[in-house]
Amino acid sequence: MLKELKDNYGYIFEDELIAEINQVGTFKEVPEGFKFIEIGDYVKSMPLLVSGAIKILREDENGDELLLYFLERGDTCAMTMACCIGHKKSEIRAVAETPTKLVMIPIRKMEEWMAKYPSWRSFVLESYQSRMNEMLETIDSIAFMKMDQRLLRYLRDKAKVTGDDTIHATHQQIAYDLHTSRVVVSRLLKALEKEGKIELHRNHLKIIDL
Amino acid sequence: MLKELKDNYGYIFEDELIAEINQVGTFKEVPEGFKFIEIGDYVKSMPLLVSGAIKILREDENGDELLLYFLERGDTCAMTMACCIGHKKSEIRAVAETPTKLVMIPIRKMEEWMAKYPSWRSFVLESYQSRMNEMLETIDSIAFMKMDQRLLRYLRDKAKVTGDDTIHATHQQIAYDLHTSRVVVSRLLKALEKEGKIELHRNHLKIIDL
DNA sequence: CGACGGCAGTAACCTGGGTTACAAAGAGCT
DNA sequence: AGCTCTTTGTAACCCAGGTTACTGCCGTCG
Repeated sequence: MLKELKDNYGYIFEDELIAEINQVGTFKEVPEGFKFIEIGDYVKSMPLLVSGAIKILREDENGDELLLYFLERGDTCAMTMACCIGHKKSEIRAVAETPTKLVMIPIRKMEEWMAKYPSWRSFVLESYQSRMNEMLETIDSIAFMKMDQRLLRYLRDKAKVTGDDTIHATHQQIAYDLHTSRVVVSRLLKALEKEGKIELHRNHLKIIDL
Repeated sequence: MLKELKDNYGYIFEDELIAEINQVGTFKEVPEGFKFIEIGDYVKSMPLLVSGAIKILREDENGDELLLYFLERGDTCAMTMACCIGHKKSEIRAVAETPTKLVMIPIRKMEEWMAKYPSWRSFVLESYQSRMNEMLETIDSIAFMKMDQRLLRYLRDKAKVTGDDTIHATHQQIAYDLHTSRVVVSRLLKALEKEGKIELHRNHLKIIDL
């Protein structure tokens, strides 16, 4: 675990802090689709992502879903920190988008380190900042963009976090993430294919040029 | 200023911190409609709200607006802190919704106090948390709710922050906040009036029962 | 092999809400 | 009072996208 920590966090955290993380953290490796957090869960530890990607979803009382953003290597989940600190239930769901490696830190330490390590403080604060900005972008996209634009953005983001220009997902799954219907996704994807931007296949699609 | 600070923040901050705030903070009193922050501004101090309310807006490149949330007494602007820390341009606009009193803190101090005062740390973290939750609620409302529901929520929120069940705004102004058109707002408000939930007048409306 | 279940394509239809246009009702000004 | 500007009410129309329904397709399993 120490190597992973140094490789991914060595340039932001002091050696001493890295050593502490190595001591108290738990290394975890989970497969794609693994559900870290469900809405309503109490969270007792925060994740530091080492590799892979996690998607953060919001859900309303009718079970309608919406993708908020992806977390990648070097990220942590600000929503989770927020929950930890307030000892509240989680407002979101977190699911592994790809096979993922991460280190779990007990909340107790998280607060202790805030006092002790300046690098930890700025890491936590910067995480909040980037997550807020991603929320803003999400708001932009649902408030100001039409579905075709949102779909494009989604495909680009998904290709980026998976590091693969083939998107492995059914139209229905895409529809859930964008909170729309399967028919609409099929319609728009077909239009993109006609424009030569993607190639459609069963259970996956290939990005040609977005 | 000391009295205002003690009244509004005395129960969360140590006396020593209150004293420091009193020393380095600048007291400000602004009228309704005062624009604190414009999108693209660099922000060099963070606000502690003493009384009144501030609305936080997002805008896209076409100038289309959307209300994100209101800040009230005891709140601070997490978006602003985020900007300060990252030395980034503001992503949002902040406008006084009512006449407002607040204390401005230089960013420099904000970082210093993070190390020094546990109460300041939890205040900052809790602010982030509550702002994230408000962003989530905003996302819920634009993603999952229809316009009539959103309008109801808006009227309730606005009545709450102004402490007045008469809403002083034209239909056009409401339309801007909700990012819709004046005609739609008039249509829905008229429907609410027919249900006996509000009373419509020129330049204002009265909430009867929401 | 045939049957069955998940997936994608497509057409027909519906609806919320955005757009345009115009009339009428305050409200301030001279 | 008359004039003008702002605000509101309403009708007619349009469109993105949600809904329903049915088809053909592939893959898997018995």
